[in-house]
Amino acid sequence: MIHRLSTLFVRTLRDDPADAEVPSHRLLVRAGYIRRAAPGGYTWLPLGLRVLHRIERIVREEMDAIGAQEVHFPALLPREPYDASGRWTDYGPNLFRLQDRRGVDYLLGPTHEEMFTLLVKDLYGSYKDLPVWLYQIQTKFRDEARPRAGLLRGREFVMKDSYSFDLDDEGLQRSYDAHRAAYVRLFARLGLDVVIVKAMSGAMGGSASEEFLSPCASGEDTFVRCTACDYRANTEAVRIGTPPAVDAGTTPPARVVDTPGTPTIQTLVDVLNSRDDLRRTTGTWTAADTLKNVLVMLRNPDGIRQPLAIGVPGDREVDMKRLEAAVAPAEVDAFGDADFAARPGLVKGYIGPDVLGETKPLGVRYLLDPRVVSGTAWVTGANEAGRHTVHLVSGRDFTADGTIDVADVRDDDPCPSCGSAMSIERGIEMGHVFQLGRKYAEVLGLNVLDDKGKQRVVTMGSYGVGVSRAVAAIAESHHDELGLRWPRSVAPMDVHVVIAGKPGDDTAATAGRVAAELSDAGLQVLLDDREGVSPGVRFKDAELLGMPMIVIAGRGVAKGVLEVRDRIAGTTVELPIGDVAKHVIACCA
RNA sequence: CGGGAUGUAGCACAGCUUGGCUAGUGCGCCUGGUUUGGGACCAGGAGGUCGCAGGUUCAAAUCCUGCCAUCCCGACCA
Repeated sequence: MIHRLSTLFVRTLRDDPADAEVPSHRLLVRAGYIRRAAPGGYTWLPLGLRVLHRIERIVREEMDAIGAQEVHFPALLPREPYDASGRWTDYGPNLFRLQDRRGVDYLLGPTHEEMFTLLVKDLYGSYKDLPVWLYQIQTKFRDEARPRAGLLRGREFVMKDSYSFDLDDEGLQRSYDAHRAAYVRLFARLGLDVVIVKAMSGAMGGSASEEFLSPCASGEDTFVRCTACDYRANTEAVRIGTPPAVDAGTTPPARVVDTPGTPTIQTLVDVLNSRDDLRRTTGTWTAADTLKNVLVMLRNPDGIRQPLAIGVPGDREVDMKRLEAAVAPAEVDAFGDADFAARPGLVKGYIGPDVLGETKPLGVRYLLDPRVVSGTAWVTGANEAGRHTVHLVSGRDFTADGTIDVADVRDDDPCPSCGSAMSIERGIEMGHVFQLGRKYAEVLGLNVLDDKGKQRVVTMGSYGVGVSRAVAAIAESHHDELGLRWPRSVAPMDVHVVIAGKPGDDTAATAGRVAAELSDAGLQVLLDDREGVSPGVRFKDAELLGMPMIVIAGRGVAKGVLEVRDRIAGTTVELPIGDVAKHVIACCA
């Protein structure tokens, strides 16, 4: 089919929109693929919608290929199922809630576990019905506190979510593996390089969980990648190993020293190094020699708050994302002045292990970073303003209630799997597969009879793909300084034909004939037939719009040739007019 | 929710400090003409609740107060 630029509903912008920061947002708006309609909500213009539809189609094909079946739920959902799962409240402020004219509660679906579970419960009751895999491509709604980066994080977005239902763990594993493999194929077809990382299953419950991340500076997820082995993990899911215990035999006895004015690690290290009586034979004191005890308040889903102390080496911070993930479903609040006031035994800036632990009078749970192994010696607070304890040895002088691995992860930290250096990178979360288990089936009563006639709770898997986000992610990884560069599999048109001659010459007629030839071969052709537009504008627009092939009918027509550019490879060739269609069709095959 | 910035035509911005004639510039759009291989030129036009509300003043885009919205950073986030 031939689509004429003179009538296509699109307007390209010469300037970048001021509110667009990341390349995909900038280019998709400039090239006329999307327009912002609401905070976190975008209108799909014809070109953008074509890309979205092509992505949806590839997702459908890959889901159908593994035997999943498509269904479609309403976006407007009743409250009851979400009450049953607890998510009417647990989902918090991110859930769009609304009421009908009678005051009955509804929500706009942020994800559909409950609805799928109830649908299967409604229709199936026997182990013979399983396994079954269902999916939908739906608009999801989440009241994001801060939508950003155009399509990358919106309040309304298109997602493919599928769910597997199995009788037992072996079945779930097969379902999981099938979806994971389908995702590998699917993202390859979309032209997205993805890294599969270990992920936290988080508040969703369940066990095995992996994310498909598209590496990109604009991404919001941080992950580690081992430079030697194949270990990859979301930073939230990284588990550092526990170093072997150390022999503390030569460490002097612990002693309390006056360190006035040292409420922070840096001031403490400076004072330690300025004191002759504390001089070390092994070099100067560093932040890594100190033990920092960080206090937070945990808020459980039932609303009860309890304090937690975390001991980490002084050169590291507690990573709040990792902490949140580690203590879920409890939430983390700051340890405020009121909390200090309620516990006079805790001296801000000088907290030490002596007063920490569930068995101590204050009853503050105390967990240590795994690096604080038995036998290691530390400088830490003495629980009095202006005083610290040196040579305090873990296991000899203090113990804790356990360990917690929530210190920040850094470039060159050792890989938990092989010990080599890891690098930290960012990525866009494109897909997430995980074994949900029986959480939803249990609370919503999804049981089937097994071959012994006994009721069995079904086990589920949940698998998501960000479809509208994929448009942005592909734009992020496929563009250059001139504009977009769509992979052939998702490009809105196969070829862009530019008329670059003078009015009255035969470039327009030639371009029209070639366009017709391409169209007859089944290609989608964008023909720039605008009048009174200079060649420079046509070239700029062709590059901005980003079709994978550009055919130019210009001054070469007089010599019987057209210019054919491959936008992806960046190459340009001149071909006899009669050979152009054959060449382009071959490239698009 | 905290910090910062910004709201003036479809887009990008100036004007605000120091209040004052009909609110400007570039791009885009319309009409006519000249152009046509890298975002052309000339002439003429259309398009504005200057974010909203209140206040100060003879007079407010400009000063004051409140609110709203957007963007960035953080917090939060299947």
